[in-house]
Amino acid sequence: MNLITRNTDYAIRALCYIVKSNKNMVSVRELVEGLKMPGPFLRKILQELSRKGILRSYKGKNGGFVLAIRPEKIYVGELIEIFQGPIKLQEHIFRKKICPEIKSCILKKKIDEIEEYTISELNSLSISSLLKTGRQDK
Amino acid sequence: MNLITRNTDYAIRALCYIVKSNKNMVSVRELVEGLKMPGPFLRKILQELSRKGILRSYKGKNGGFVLAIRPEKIYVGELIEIFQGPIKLQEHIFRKKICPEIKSCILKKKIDEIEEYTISELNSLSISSLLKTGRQDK
DNA sequence: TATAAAGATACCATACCAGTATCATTATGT
DNA sequence: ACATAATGATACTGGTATGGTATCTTTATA
Ligand code: FES
Ligand code: FES
Repeated sequence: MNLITRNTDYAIRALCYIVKSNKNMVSVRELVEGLKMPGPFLRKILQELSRKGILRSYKGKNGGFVLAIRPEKIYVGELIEIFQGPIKLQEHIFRKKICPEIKSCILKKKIDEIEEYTISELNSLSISSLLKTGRQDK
Repeated sequence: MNLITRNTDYAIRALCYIVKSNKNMVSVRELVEGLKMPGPFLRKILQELSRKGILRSYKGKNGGFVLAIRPEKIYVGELIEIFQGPIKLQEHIFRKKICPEIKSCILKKKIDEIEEYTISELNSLSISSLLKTGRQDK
């Protein structure tokens, strides 16, 4: 099980890199070299962050990406939502069909409780706090 | 995302049914009728519970399954482990490859924290407590 | 005006999930 | 004895999501 998928993970790491770089423009090329990620995939990810207003992009030679909002205002929960949709520990969907017993499901209460805790933790975890407390050194 | 997959879910519901039935033997046939689950799939699930010592099975005519241990001693966390392996919110595995940066991953601390809470909640949630507090009525 | 960047989209391989399908074994009722 | 009704074991399968590629277009700069 992966609460965080690869694209979200790459997004987080790329954002951290951009913050730490202290440059006013970072290109995909530079990120690929610094973070060893597959270029085209990372590009798709950054484009999405651009569409969602997390990054601001500049086309053309010497172009690249810049943070559009401050890192204290970018939350991991938000990034997960962008790439994976609303955070849910249990979708109650199997094979495209929703559980018919969801109204009487005896598991739902406890799962909802865990889910609520999880969401609140992720929604209060910002990129800047990751950089402060994290083991970002190699 | 599904913290609980369909086989685990069916297993839990079947166990609850067996407890509530108060019979000393329940067959797959009866469970299928009572719970509207696909027969062969449920059979595979109950066989696994048998192998793992949760149920005791009896072959032959009038055969079926009986609880092998008391419902207070059967925990949801344990059932998840049986059908899905060790509970993890983040496997750090994508495409069969483990994250190379796991040693320096800035996300790991927080995820581990959420994971620990989740596991402890699931490991203390028994079948009997589900039956007591749950909305098991239709 | 060549170049180097991002934007947009279509495509693809693999793994996993939720099952089926079969055949073998074992106990029971008549 | 033997048909029947149950579980045991295991192989197979279709659909979907994930983690990517591959291409082509657009835009800015030196
Ligand atoms: S797990 Fe979906 S209704 Fe219980
Ligand atoms: S998510 Fe796996 S190492 Fe960070």
